[in-house]
Amino acid sequence: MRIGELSRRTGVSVPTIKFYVREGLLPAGELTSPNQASYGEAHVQRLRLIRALLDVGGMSIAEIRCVIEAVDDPDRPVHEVLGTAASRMVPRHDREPGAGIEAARRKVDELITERGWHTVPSNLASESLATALAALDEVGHGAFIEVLDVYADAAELVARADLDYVARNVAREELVESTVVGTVLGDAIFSALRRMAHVDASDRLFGEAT
Amino acid sequence: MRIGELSRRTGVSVPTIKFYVREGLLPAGELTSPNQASYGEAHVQRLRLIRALLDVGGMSIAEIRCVIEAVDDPDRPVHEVLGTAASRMVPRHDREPGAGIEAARRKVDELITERGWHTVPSNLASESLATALAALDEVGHGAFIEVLDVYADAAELVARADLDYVARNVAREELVESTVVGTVLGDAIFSALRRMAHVDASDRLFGEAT
DNA sequence: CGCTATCTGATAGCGCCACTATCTATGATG
DNA sequence: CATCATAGATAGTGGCGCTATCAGATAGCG
Repeated sequence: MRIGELSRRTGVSVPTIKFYVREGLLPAGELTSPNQASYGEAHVQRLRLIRALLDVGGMSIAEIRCVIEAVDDPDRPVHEVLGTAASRMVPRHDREPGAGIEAARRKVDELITERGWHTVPSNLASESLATALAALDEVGHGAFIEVLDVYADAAELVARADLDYVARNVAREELVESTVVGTVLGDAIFSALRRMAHVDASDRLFGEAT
Repeated sequence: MRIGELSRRTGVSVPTIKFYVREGLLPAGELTSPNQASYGEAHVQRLRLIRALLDVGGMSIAEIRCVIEAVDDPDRPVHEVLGTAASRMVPRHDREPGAGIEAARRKVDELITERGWHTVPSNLASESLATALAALDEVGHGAFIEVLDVYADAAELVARADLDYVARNVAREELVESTVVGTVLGDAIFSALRRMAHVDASDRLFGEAT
């Protein structure tokens, strides 16, 4: 198919498709003549992936490029790539090194030890967690640490379900892409569910009092 | 205290503080003379809140302004404000109305009914959820719906813990701010924990195979 | 064959956002 | 009195995700 049809089928404008090709998110179409290229189902698929990560996942073009490079490289050990993919998509944390970050890091290490989690030092998620805990503390809600265990329980629950799904439904060559999609969209899904559950719970607690 | 000290104590530059005042995120200091104003602890607190929502929560200035207006308005019924605050901070979902969105909405309604969740139609979270589910489907992972129940279980778990924490630790006048902080930073915390749990779980499954 | 719509590839520009720089006039401070 | 900090205002910056425009080539139709 040519670029116009690709555009129509995905809802992405032609200039934007070209932009993605330039940015290395999308492979170029196969040239059939010096100024004609043909695109296939893989391009449709890839474009949908890009839009999902961008619109729903809130990732930047640069982050998506990292992830896509991992997806496209078949010569990476599965486990490493999964770790990388998961680590890639941590939200930006450009905040300065506040005083509380050290205490937060210790708290995180403690949690990891208690739970016996196998984790890699390079995993940015733990740093991310420490940053969030430090921010919480700075804002005057250090006591929130109390419920961290419940959060960790819930995270384990969800992570098991995710892996289970992957093991049952996903072929090996789609592993990385599925992980990425699941990680990013799963965040959005859980986040929405949590808000809905909040409304429900607060309705039950404070509801009748208007 | 004067603006310089406020800047030093929060790590936010003086021009940026002025910018936040212009943008209505931060109340102006109390003028002690035509060109001197004094700031108090409330300003420090507010600045920390802004930076937490911005850096860790990834919210935009405009979203933060909405939330802060709710925080500053004491004449709102608690329950409504909690709902508003929670609804405010849904990630941007400017994607086009793909075909699958209707089916996803139905699935969401089904979930709400099954769970007996008290929710308001205006709650943007359910729309957000539908969008994410539709995106998942488009990307070829419609089967992920299977694990939605586990996600909902986990969300209920976390939401109960959140409300519990709030009921035990938070005074009424801080309710809204705490909700906002908890919602936004809680997302970041859970997200990080989930990634860590993923690494752990995938290590146990695929780990030894390198 | 001519005609128009479409295509490739390239460069330049736009709109938004979160600041940041610079300026003037004024007052604080040692 | 000299120096520094400040208020308030306006303009500018850099990054990001596109978007507009163009030249030149081709497709497909009558």
